[in-house]
Amino acid sequence: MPDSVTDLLRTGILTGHFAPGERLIELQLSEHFDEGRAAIRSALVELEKEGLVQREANRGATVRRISLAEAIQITEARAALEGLVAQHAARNATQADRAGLRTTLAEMRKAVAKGELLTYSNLNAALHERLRLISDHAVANELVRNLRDRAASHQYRLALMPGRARQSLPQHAAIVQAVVAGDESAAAEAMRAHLDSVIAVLRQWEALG
Amino acid sequence: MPDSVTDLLRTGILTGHFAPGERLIELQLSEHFDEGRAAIRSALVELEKEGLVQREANRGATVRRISLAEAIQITEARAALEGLVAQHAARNATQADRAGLRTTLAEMRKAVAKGELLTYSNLNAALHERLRLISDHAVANELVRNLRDRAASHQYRLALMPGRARQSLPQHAAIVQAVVAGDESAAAEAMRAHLDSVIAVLRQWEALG
DNA sequence: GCGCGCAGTATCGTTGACAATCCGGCGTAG
DNA sequence: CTACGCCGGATTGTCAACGATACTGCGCGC
Repeated sequence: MPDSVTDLLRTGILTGHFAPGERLIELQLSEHFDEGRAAIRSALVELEKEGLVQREANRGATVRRISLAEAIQITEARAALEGLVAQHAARNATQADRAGLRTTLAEMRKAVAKGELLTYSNLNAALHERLRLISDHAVANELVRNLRDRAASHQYRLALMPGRARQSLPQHAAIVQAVVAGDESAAAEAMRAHLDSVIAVLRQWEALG
Repeated sequence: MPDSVTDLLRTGILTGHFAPGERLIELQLSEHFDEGRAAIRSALVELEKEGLVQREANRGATVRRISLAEAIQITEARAALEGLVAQHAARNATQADRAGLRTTLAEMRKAVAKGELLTYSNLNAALHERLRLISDHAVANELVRNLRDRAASHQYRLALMPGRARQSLPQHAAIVQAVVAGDESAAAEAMRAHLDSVIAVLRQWEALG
């Protein structure tokens, strides 16, 4: 079974329960999660590999701060890999998959029309998740999941940005259309374009300081 | 300092000193490397995250076997990410970088002409490495390094394939040309094409059984 | 007043021992 | 002869204590 301690700590970091820069002290966490120090240690090693935690020899671990510049790099890598995912999704999608994608897209349209940002954000995540499932590309999926986690804090700001949903909806539509049509290169291209627009926003923020 | 034990074990696996499927017993490794069991344990956790080691609860660790199918997925992911690397290299390359790339390419030509396979293979690695350095893309670099390690055993067979060097030389030339010209999309495309040809070979092997 | 060294404390890193778990072999019953 | 259960060895997982290291604040000399 997957290390539950690692998962607990990870979600703790992703939900902001442990803030960026916060020190992660083994003994404290050990009490907090009611687990041995060894388990905590192991979790910290794992999360360091995932890029969520920073560890320095004899100086302990902290929640890693992700700069905007790094978030851009992460999203660039995600764009490349999710392009691959979309490509494979276009290759593998069954009829049922296609129908599912279309209904998800329809729901997204509705959410935008009603101005339900949170619903849209969830559907957004669901769409990407569905594509990853369809793609059946374990290696890319694993990497994307990790990259997504790493940039999660910055993505969060983006989802609540006014007008963002309306802007990204046609991009999602293009992705779904290409996948449904089974056009691999168009699917990859559409996905990359979508994430490039995310990067554009991040760059704007970066310029603003 | 970076965990030397992890590095030692990793190179041990990559060089074949520890064969795929071989059991990695903590106490044995502990003696072998003259390190405490805790250090070994930590290294195993890290290498599991890197995909080089497989660990099952209460059943110990083994050197992970990478199937041909997985090697293909890994190389696909590498193609996507190295495309990004090449793109950034084209963006960032200084005059000195360009000169360096050209001389490396010239040496590769010479090696092919002389039929020096090993030299070619080393130059090949050097070229990719150089591009990664120029790209200055920490996130992609880290991921590529990992993917490269994971598929190392299969890449090895490929380097020694007769006629392979002659086939890949023009691909490398195209990459260098695009990077030197500062053409980002062409560089990405050329790199992807190069790795796609690697994938094609892997698929051939897969078909052969 | 200011830099320097020094002890104190917090925390990590390591070790050794022990408990828990799994695998393989063996005996036994059917 | 086969299936089942049990036992012993091998190995991992956990724990508590100890040693090592780095930061903190304080006193001391200048």
